[in-house]
Amino acid sequence: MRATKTETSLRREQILEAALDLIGAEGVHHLSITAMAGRVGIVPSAIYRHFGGKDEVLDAVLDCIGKRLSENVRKARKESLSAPQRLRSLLMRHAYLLRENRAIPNVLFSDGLYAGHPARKKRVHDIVTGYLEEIERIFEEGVREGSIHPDISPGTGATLFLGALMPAAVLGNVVGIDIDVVAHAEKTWPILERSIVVDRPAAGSRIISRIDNGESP
Amino acid sequence: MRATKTETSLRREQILEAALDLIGAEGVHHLSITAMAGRVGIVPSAIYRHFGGKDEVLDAVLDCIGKRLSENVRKARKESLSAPQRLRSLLMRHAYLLRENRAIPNVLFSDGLYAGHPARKKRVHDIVTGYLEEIERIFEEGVREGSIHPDISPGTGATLFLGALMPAAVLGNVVGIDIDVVAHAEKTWPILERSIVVDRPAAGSRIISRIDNGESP
DNA sequence: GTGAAATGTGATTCACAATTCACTTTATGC
DNA sequence: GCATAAAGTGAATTGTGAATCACATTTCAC
Repeated sequence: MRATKTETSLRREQILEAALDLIGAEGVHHLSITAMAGRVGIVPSAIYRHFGGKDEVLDAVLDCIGKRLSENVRKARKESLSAPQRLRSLLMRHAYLLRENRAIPNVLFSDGLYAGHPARKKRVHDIVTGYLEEIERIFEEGVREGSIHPDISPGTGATLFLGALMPAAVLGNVVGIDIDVVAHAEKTWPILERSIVVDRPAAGSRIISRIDNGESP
Repeated sequence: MRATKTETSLRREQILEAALDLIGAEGVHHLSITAMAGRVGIVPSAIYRHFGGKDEVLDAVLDCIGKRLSENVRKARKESLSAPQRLRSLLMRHAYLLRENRAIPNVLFSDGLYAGHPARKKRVHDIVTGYLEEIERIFEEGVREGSIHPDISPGTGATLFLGALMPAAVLGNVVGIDIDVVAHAEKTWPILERSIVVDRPAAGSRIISRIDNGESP
C-alpha cells in the first residue's frame, strides 16, 4: 500500500520523531534509514525527499536535543528563586525531560553519533559545555548571594549537578537497568543540597573546617 | 613483510589490548577486525586463528573490563578503614582505573556493544549491578558503624557515588571534553563526603532537620 | 480537467566490514 | 635436517546499509 503523499515540513517532523524514538529504544548505532522509513510508513528511499541523507537527519536530531535542553535551562533561569532552589527546579525539569526523551543520553553519551565526525563532535561538545556553563552561572550567583558554599568552584558544582542525574539517565537507558529518573532526582536532591547549600550564614565556616581533617573522635 | 609467528595465548593478549585501545580512542562503533589486525601487525584474516570472530573478541573485552572493575573493589574492600574512607579509596582507585582505561566508559555506556545482543547486554547489566551492590554494601556497613548518614539508602548512596565519577569519565571520553578524572575525583570527594558522612555522632540530626524546610533567614 | 511539481516506490549500485578458504611460511620436537 | 602443526596471507564470498535513479502516483494551482 502506497503511503499518502505528505508535505516535507510535516514528514521531516515525523522522520525526526521516528529517529528520536528509535535512538531512545535502541541507541544511535541501530538507527538506520530503513528503520526510520519503516516507522514513518514510507520506503527508505523516500527519506531522501526530505533529508539530504542520514547525516542530515542526525544533525536535526542534535539540533532538537540541544534546543530542548537550552529551553529547559531558560525556563529554570527565569524563575526568581534562590540559586539552590533554581538548581532544584532545573534538576527536576531535567529529570522529566530525560524521562520523556530517552534518546537524549543515548545521543549525547554515545560514540556512534560523532565517531570520526569532528564537526558533529564539536556540536555535542558545545551543547554540553553550554549547558554546564549555565549551571556554573547559577552556582556563581549562589555563592554571591551567600546561599551556596564558596568552597565549591562553579565548575565542580556543575559537574556535581550533572552527576546527580547521569547515573539514573545512563544506567536506565544505556545499560538497561530500570531506574525512574524523576524518583531518583527527588531522592538525590536533598543529599546534593546538603553538600551545596550553606547551612546558616554563620555556620558555614565550621563545616568547611571539618573537611580539612575529616576526623571526629 | 610477514608477521612473526606468535603463539595464540600471546596474540590473544595483543589483540585484546589493541581492541581496548581502539575502543578507548574511537568507541565501540569503530572497532573493526581490520583495525585490530593493523594495530597488532597482522592481516585481518589472521585474527580468526585466535578468536572465533568479532563477537568473541568483544566478549573478551567485556570479561577483561569486568575483572578490572571487580579487582578494584576487592582491593578497596580489603582495606580495614572506616566505610567513608573505603569509599574514598574506591573513588580514587576508580579514577586511576578510568584514566588508564579510557575504553571502560565507552564499553559500559555505549550502545554499539550490545544493541540487539541480549546475552551481552545481560553481562553488562550484571557487571554494573554487581559493582553497585558492592558499593551499597559499603554504605550499609557505614550506616551500621555510624559513620554514614542513615537517611541515605544504600541504593541512593551507590548511585550518588557513581555520579561523582561519571561526568568526568563520560564527558572526558565520549564527548571529548578534557577533564582529568583523578583531579576531578579529588575535588569531588570532599563535597561528596560532606553529604554522606555523619558530621558528629550527635550533630547529625540537626543537619537532617534543616533539609525539611530548606530556609534560613 | 490538466500539467507541473512534489512525493513515493523498487531496483540497483556502491562501499565497507566480517568471514572463509586454499595455500604459504615458520617454529619446534624428534 | 625434517615432518608437522600452528600461525600468517591474500583472494574470494557474503551481508548490510547508504545512496541513486528512473519511473509511478498524488496533489494542487490554474
